[in-house]
Amino acid sequence: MNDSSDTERKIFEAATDVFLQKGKDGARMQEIASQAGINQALLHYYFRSKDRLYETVLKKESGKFFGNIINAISDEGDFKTYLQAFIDSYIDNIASNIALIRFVLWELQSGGQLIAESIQEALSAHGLAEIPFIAKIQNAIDAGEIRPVHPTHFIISLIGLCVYPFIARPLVEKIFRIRSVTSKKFLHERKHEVFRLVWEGLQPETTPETDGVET
Amino acid sequence: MNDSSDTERKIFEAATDVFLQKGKDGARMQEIASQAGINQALLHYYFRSKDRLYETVLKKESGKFFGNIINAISDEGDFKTYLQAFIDSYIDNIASNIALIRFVLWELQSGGQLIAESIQEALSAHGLAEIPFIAKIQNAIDAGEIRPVHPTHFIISLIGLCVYPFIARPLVEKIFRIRSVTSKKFLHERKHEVFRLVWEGLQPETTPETDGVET
DNA sequence: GTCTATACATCGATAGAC
DNA sequence: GTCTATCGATGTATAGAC
Repeated sequence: MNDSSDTERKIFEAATDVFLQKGKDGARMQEIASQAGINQALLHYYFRSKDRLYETVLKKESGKFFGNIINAISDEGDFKTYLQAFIDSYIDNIASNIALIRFVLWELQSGGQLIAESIQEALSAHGLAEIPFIAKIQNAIDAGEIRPVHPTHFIISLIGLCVYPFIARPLVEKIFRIRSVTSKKFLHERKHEVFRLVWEGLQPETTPETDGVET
Repeated sequence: MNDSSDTERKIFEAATDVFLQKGKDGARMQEIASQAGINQALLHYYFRSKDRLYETVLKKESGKFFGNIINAISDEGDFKTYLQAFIDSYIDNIASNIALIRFVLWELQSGGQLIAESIQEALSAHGLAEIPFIAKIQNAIDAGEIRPVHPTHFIISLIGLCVYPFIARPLVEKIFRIRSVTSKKFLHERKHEVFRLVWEGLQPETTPETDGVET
């Protein structure tokens, strides 16, 4: 009944499931085989080794994720609109791919080579050589839409603000007593609070006493 | 030459080293034994199993870390001073305990029970029932020092801003071409940019067109 | 307390029949 | 292409001598 491509697909889906849930070290080839409804030998027939299977799954999934992020954000409109769209789509994408976070974190702990490649490839696929946000920030500064700010630090900040609640999910839920970081309520609040904080933080200075704080 | 407490200490130090570097799954009991200058049997003599050894190490290290954070921040002064002190000490603490991040991340991926307990214990040890920042924010709002802001979201944001560059270290260094996130230059820039963004973001509104952005 | 030697379990990978 | 059976390596844990 099953032709080869169907079996390969089933293996790939099962592997994605198990790897996302257990990580590379925690995942067991037997579990992947069982979930795919086949045996271990067939796993090695299609994918040479656990390493190769893992790498295939990882690249596919993270590529999809970063591709989504890039796709979701139109380049048009003013900076404020762009910023809001970025925050909304980044948070939504993470919330609906919550399992992918483990993946990325695991990879980051071992150097992040594969993730970095995924991002570069996702950019290339859209004909981009760099994160488009960087230029967008610089333009907004030049146009006087926002105050001068360090573009690299700003985008690191923005991504951190969006992704951190999901990285630290157990702490956020236990210590700060959030029912669920993927609930509609929390997601809506989060988007609003992040945008508000950042947008206000980008306005030209109006409080003279904030000058010269550096020590 | 070695009495029992000395051996136990050597094992513990070796275990800390190896666990921090390789994580729980990646760590090998043999490697810990070698580094401690003893054999595997003695490991199990002092600590019943790998799980128990891991748990002991993790609790000690994360307890130290969160204790440091709490200690570093004096409760005195106005909110602005407090905020600056929080950011500075959080970033410095992380930068000088960079290996601990893997620890925490690994634990978070498996539910974060131990980390949550560590935080609670560190708070209790200082006679606190809650993160002190929460009340501090509320007071600052009531006193008109800052605009009304969701306290929980704000502190999540603040911690995310401080810790994210180190979590995503390989990406930050590769994609954004930062030489090293632990360099004095980066740390100084980071503290400055985070404080600036957040402090400006907390000022009472001055730009009327930012009203009603919610959709 | 500390050692050597080894039991016992797990897992990835492969050989070989169909 | 798919299966069963098994190999070989690795890793935790323990038995037993000193």
